[in-house]
Amino acid sequence: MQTGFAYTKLANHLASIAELSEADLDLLTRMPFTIDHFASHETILRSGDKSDHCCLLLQGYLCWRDTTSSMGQITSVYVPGDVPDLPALRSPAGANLKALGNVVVAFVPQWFFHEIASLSPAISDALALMSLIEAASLRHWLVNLGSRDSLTRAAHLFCEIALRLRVVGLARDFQFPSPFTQSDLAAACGISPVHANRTIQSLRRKDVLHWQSKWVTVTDWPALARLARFNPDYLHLRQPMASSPRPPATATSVGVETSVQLP
Amino acid sequence: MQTGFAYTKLANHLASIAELSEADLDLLTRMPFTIDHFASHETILRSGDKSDHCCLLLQGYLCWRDTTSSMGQITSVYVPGDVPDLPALRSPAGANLKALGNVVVAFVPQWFFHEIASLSPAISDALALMSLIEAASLRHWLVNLGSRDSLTRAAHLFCEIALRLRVVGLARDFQFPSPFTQSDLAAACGISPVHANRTIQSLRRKDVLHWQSKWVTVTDWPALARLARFNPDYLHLRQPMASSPRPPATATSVGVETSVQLP
DNA sequence: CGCTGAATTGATTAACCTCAACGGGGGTGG
DNA sequence: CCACCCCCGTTGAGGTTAATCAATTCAGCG
Repeated sequence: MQTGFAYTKLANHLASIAELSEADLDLLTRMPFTIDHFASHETILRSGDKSDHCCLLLQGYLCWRDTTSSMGQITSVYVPGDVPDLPALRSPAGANLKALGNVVVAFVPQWFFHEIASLSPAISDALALMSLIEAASLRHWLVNLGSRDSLTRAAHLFCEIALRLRVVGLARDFQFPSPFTQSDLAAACGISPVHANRTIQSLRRKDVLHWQSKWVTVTDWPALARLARFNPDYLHLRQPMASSPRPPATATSVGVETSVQLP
Repeated sequence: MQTGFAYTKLANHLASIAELSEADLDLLTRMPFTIDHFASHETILRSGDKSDHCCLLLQGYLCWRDTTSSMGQITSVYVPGDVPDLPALRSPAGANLKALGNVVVAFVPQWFFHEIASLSPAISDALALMSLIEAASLRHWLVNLGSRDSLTRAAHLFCEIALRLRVVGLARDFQFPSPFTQSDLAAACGISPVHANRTIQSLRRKDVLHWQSKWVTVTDWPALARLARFNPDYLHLRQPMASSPRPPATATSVGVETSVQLP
């Protein structure tokens, strides 16, 4: 793990949603933190816990996992650069923050975020925008669970993860690690593990996505995005990737690659 | 409509989640606003609209309604005292703010909320808490759609509405207007209108709730809460109502009434 | 009185769940 | 090194929930 690793993750994330100056980035470098590791399905933050630290995800995936439902519904998934518990004084009632696969996190004192927000309007805006995006994400997920079938849900989940990874400079080739179990996917999509299995198989058969040995390869992004009815507007990205839900019929969409310029 | 009507609605709401001083309440009385009326299913705020005003709901119900799904998924429902678009610089992508039944709203300039937040830490906290509650609500609703059947979903919706109404001094007798159509209920619960009808009938047959001529009467709150697996913690109320999901077997729960003290 | 949107009902079909069983891979202890 | 085990993925069969289609009733309203 190289120097400034934690700083870079956060900076990449913030820069993806707001315009930051050199001075802003400089503020971030003063971030105090301690690094910790967790194994898959370990609990980082338990329901109702209070903490004066926030959890900056550096590597792997985290999720909020409901404790009241028998299946343990997953309500959000996070990628490196995210801060799942940023705005919360306490963790959401009835939900645990859990690791999906092995993860590396940085615990950052909460006052640091208040401080940089008070020192830089741009950063303050970016942090506020993070909360908005979180809420928009939840709304979007709600629409998925409420009105779409399992194939669409799963496809949408992979679309969102792929895009959010790309935004922070990961998964450039549409390949990314997926240490989730199929039961994890089921818990996120609100379906049974058995049906999750059959859904994955269907995606494989359609040749849009392959999930083997804890690694996902999106083989046909436009098709996947179309299948998922994926529209990335809700992520409020500064440089949105073409979703190509309906590419011109005369040409297969190859614009996806070229329309993306990551820092 | 009496003097201070709009002010009272907001004050009641804020007081239900935070401790406000006389000085705090005094700040609220200076709220500038203009009142407007909308008929059922009219759109108050269209997807992507920008506005320098927030929408304080005074009477009736509002909801965010998704525009991308054919069924028009409802992602949140609001009761008098709520400010659906408080934290947003713009309305959520792909969602319209719509009236459920006839409504009265007060449009309040956004700067007013920034101002009172900067003048009073208690109000600032209360407003922040509103956002947290909003997110918690979305998470909770997500769990419903992801892991519970239609009967539970519908029951939960009525539980939440009933409780939120009571918190702002309405529906004290567990009766409240429900100008929703059954299709609205369906859109909120992520089920078909036909199935919504059968779900309501089931609730009626179980004798927990009656919905007739645009009016709902909860006839057996403990049973309804149990059916809905309703736990009001996520609403972060200062004086939570007993949810009585599992009342002592020796006594039917009558504590519901007595445990609530509204201003 | 007829019109219109909403509520209701029945019948059929599709999506998904549950139960149950089996196979493979990676760890662990002998 | 092998035997064992456990978790995970996979498959099949049967049952349940809810969607869809279509028709009928009902209520408010000009």
